[in-house]
Amino acid sequence: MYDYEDEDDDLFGDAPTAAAKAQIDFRAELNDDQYAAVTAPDGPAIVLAGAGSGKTRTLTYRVAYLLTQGALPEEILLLTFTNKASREMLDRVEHLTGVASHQFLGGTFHHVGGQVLRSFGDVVGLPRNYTILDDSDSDALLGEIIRESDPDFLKKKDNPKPKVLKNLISFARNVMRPVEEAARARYPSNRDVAEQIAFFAEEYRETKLRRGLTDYDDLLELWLKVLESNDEAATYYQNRFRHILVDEYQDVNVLQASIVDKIAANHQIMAVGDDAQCIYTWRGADLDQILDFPKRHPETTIYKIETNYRSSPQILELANDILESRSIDRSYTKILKPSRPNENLPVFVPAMDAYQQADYVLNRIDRLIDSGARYSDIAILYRAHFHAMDIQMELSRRGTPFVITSGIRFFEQAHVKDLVSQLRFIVNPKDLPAFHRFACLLPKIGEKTASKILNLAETISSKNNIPMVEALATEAVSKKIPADAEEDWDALVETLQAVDEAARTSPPVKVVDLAVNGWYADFIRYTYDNWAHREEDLESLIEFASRYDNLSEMLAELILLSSESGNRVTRSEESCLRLSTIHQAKGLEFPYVFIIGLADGLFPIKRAIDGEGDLEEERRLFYVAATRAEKELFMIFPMLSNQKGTPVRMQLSRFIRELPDTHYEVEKPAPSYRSQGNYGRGNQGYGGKPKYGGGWARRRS
DNA sequence: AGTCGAGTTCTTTTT
DNA sequence: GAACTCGACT
Repeated sequence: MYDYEDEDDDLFGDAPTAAAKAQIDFRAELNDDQYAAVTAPDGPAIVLAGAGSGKTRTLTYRVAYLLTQGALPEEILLLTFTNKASREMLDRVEHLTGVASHQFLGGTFHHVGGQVLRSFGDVVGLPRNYTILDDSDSDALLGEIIRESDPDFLKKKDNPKPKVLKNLISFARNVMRPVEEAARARYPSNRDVAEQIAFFAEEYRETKLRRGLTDYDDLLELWLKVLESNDEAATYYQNRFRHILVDEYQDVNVLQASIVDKIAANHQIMAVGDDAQCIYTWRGADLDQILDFPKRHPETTIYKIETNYRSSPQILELANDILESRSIDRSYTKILKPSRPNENLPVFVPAMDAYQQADYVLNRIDRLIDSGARYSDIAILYRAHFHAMDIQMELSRRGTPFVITSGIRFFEQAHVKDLVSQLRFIVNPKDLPAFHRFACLLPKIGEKTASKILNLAETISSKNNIPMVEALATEAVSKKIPADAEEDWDALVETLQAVDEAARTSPPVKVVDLAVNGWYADFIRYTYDNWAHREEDLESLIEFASRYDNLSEMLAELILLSSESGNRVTRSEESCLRLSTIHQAKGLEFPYVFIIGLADGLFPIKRAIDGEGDLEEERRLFYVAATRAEKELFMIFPMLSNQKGTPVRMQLSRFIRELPDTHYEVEKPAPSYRSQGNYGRGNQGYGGKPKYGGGWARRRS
């Protein structure tokens, strides 16, 4: 028998060397479907790899195969969707072939785009030292631009907020449609607004370019623009990359697909994906890209990998049911063939409310642990972060070790951003959001004062032809500083000068060190009572900087890797239970999976039911969730859900209702003392089809 | 005019 | 918890 364990890292021993390449027996280590894809001849190809069919394995072996066929590592471009996926893939390639992962150009689209712009950005007017705005920075910048060009716009409360507008503009850019068109589709009743939004978008674009800034979308948009407007750049990349592999191709948007098509002038693309798992249409992901791939690339070969090595036949049957429920015009048909032994039927649990849901899940987990499972074998998945709140609290109360991929990421923490903004300003003194960020920390300095200071400093800087840092230190500027802020201001300017000096003469470690131990060190000590903890985070930033020899490159990585340290661990070095959104669990697998919050309005989420979102996408999300499970799958429905403090009775999720009830079993949770729901007559009708009697409308006090 | 603190409301998904 | 509103204070 073959060993298809995808996660088995020790398959090839401890010290693979370049010589190991020759030892890979592709025929023996892959099944027929995988082997066909891995050894595919040159030419465009789609690999349709169903959930759990060894997609990552196929991709990594493909890279190894190309190397044995004489391809050089630097000729291979490996594009993924998330940093996690890219790291995992490159590690496994390295492990498999002994070729160090940094020799490949690989990473997320945004990451590679950032690198391309580092070399060719001047073609589109971007300086080499450009800085990248994260989400909240770009929201703030857009807000400022709106306030500048139409001060009344944001005061009207039925006008959309900057964040909403940024998302709308971002969506338009990712699907490569005019902003005005997208705006008109969104606000059909208000023609003026659409026009105005388009105007804001244009101002936003110009401001970013003028100030040497990019947002996430620019990394793709400008990348494509470079390729289209500059033959030298296009030819360079077209010649360099003889093989392009794209992971998760079903989640690619038009912009990304266009970039790939442009680089792959000779059609050497292998696109790997599964149309049933497309869950990013809200970010512009476009199923047509994978469905029409063969049209855009004549003579595409389609490879299907259908044997599932992950889940029990029972879970697969349920997963197939979910796909059956789809109402869609087209898709690639595929059958997932089971290969695992039988297990119990998936379990459906109607719980009284979120408390009982948490109670059930944790009790069930205790039993799993008692019977030999490790915490790391278990995942709790949910649609939105806040659905997990009760479980989180209960886990902390019981002292169960867990990791949560929380909403707040390492680099989005206030103190990290505060510090990074100072570095950004040093690298790119035109980075206005960066200046605002740290200037507003000083007492009596808010948005308005910060703008005045920056304006004045910029005038002085250009008039006297001195660097910005010097301009900030001039008499004229310090006169504008409010009295309460003077002391901080002097210390801040001193730090900035020292950091600026170091940036020109010393490696990034030294620069970051100076910033961390400068003015900001004092600032956090008298601002936060948990300053010690924050200081630790900043120390790790110094450590991070030591891996780079270029400051702007380091900052770019920092922002693009934002999810890297997002895992909040409650206990270190221990086997941990995982709490995750379904989106973040994509590509992962666990023996035991709990999907919570299976109520209409939670999952599928309310907006999708109201028609503002895509119900089909919600269903694909449910499919992704269910196919994470290897042995046992638990689906929990909280009948009462707290909405704005009052419990509201929920409908069972339509995704459960549409499943054949012979494909899962119903388990009633033990009554929980913490739950108020034990009204004496609950739980009727759970023998077969779920049916819900009344009586839950009582309010919780 | 602009900053700041208290109180309120509502949470999608991510590079 | 964070983002927003509102009123008080400088």
